[in-house]
Amino acid sequence: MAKSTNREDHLKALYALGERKGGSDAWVATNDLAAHLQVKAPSVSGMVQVLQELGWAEHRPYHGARLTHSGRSLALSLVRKHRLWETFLVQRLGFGWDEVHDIAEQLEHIDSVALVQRLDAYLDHPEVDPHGEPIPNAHGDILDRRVLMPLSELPAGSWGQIGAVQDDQGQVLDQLQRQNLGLGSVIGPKERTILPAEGHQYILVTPWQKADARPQTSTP
Amino acid sequence: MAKSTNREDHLKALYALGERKGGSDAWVATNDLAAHLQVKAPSVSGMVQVLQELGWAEHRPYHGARLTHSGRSLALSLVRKHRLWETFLVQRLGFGWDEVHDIAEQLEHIDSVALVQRLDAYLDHPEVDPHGEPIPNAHGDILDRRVLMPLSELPAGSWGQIGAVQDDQGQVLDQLQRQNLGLGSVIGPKERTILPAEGHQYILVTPWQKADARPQTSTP
DNA sequence: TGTCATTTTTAGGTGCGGCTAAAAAAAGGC
DNA sequence: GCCTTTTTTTAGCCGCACCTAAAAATGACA
Repeated sequence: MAKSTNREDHLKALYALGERKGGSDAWVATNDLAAHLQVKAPSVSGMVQVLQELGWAEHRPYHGARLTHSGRSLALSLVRKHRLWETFLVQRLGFGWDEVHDIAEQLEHIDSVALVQRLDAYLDHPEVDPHGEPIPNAHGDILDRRVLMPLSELPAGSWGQIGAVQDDQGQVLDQLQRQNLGLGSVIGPKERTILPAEGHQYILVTPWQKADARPQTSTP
Repeated sequence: MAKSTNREDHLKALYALGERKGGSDAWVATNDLAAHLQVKAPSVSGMVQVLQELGWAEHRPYHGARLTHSGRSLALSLVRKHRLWETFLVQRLGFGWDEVHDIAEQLEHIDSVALVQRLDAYLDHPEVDPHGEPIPNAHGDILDRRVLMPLSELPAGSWGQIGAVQDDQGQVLDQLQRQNLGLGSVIGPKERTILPAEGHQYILVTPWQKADARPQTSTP
């Protein structure tokens, strides 16, 4: 009755969609989980039942599901592994930031506490992954003091600096790279029109006062 | 009808037992596969059928199974991945040589050609893994000119130098480490009596003339 | 408030990878 | 060379993770 790739995938999806919906007490719809996991709704229904029996999720029929405390903790350890592996792939093996998501998706299921510990130390305990996403520490805490908002919510006409990009949005990563934009790049009205609007919600920026605008390196 | 962890495990077992039995044309008994995979015989019967249908193995009922050319090639790429990962775990992450087998057993199933290529380069194209076993190159060729024989077959009274130790024999690795013996260590009659006889078949040595015997570093 | 569209769950089926029990083939002893 | 023991396969069953089709609950709106 232990881990399994499938259970882990559902946990992670539940966590990710819950966060996107505004935090730990948000209910996530079965359908959204199904869409995210590329699976039909009945499959999710079944797995959510299982997660509930394992004490990892709470399920209110016809309403949605959300993680319990222990479920959240497991999900965070998966996120931690995913982001550590991405960091390894980019920093040590020289992969591009748009190439690592799928590989990390496999690596995150490797089951070895010692491996994660040593990998973390080998990478010098990184705080963010190559996409700017914070890496939870061994206790599952995310220490991220940055204030980030989706580019889509940045007031028109104002500027921002890219702080993170969702790592599972290959297309967006690609578009940024093609424009020579990356973490730390400054986004103004010009850049905003260049980047397809569908991607704006996945680009997280620190809002800037217009006066702050100044030249900035922009190579990813 | 592609890869699967289970199929890959059977391929690797078939390769390993075939080698142990004397090479590519050796037939491997269903029962031996079952014992090696920690599974019952009927499960193996079923999977061997599947491997045959995939063109990866040949099966003569009540006689045994052996790999085809393409099956062997797949098995060698798994061995390659396994040994590269073990090398990474020991050389870069600082694991002990007795700790890495189970982790590599998981890592070897990660599916990414680019990852293997980059890992190989990152490790400077190693030729042997931390247990002295040769690492097949990207074409599946093993270039290993060493002449090794199991310690159990070394004539009594003569000496040898440890060239490799089977990585899945945790107990043997442990015993060697406890005696401060490792790759390159010289084994004489004294060492032989110290090491439990059951393990001798898994320790591969280069036979030495008695005159060759001289002091030698022996830390693993 | 009743009806209708949408979402979600239940019911029932498939393939995979394992199992046990029983049948069939091979191997060994006398 | 037959008979017994061992090995291997076949038969039939179970759990997991998916599916489709049908039923049930929700909620939106006239």
